[in-house]
Amino acid sequence: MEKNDIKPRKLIFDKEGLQLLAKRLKEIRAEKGISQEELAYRAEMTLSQIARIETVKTNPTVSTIFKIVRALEVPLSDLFNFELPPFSNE
Amino acid sequence: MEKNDIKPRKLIFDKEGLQLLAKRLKEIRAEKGISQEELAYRAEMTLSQIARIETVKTNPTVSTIFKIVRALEVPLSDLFNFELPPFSNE
DNA sequence: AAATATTATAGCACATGTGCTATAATTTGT
DNA sequence: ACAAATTATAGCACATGTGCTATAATATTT
Repeated sequence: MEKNDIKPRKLIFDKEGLQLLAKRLKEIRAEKGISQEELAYRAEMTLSQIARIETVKTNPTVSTIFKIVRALEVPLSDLFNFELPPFSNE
Repeated sequence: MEKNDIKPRKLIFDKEGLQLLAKRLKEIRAEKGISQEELAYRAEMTLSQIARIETVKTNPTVSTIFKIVRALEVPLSDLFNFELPPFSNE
């Protein structure tokens, strides 16, 4: 009989890296002294999405990051100013 | 009668920014002299996805960018070493 | 020019990002 | 301790990212 080969596609959620991004975002936001709500407003996105990013519940898209960076009025390389860990997909 | 209010959620595809990212990726990949296929292999992702990013057909996630950056053995801030245009959602 | 390598497209399926809305939990200020 | 502000969670719906596979288009080499 034919095998039921379930081929599991591996998508990735890079928790380690996303944690560093979240940390950096919180830092910058704190420096600027603006709330998640205010940032969401300025970036024209939802508070829930900002919160999801900061609590590492989601794997944001590059466009989303671009919006945030613009709203924070900070260079892109500033938000990404951290060292990526070697990678483990746990 | 009740109105058929279609409320159009606005998602964003930041073509301008993504074009710059694509350009930077191509540049780095060229410098390193590796093909899309080789990069895909090293990053453990598909050739099609690399191509989609370089031709601005997709809005990649941060985790995807992390994989690419690791495979290119280049700092994160290097891939993002460009100036974001002010933003237009055409 | 033919062969080979590289890049671009395409379509399907599944997983997930995000908007939207509401509520809960936590922190801050009085 | 209370009130107010801020942050975190949650669930639904829809759009889309990505793997997978195949093929087409283009560029490179011989």
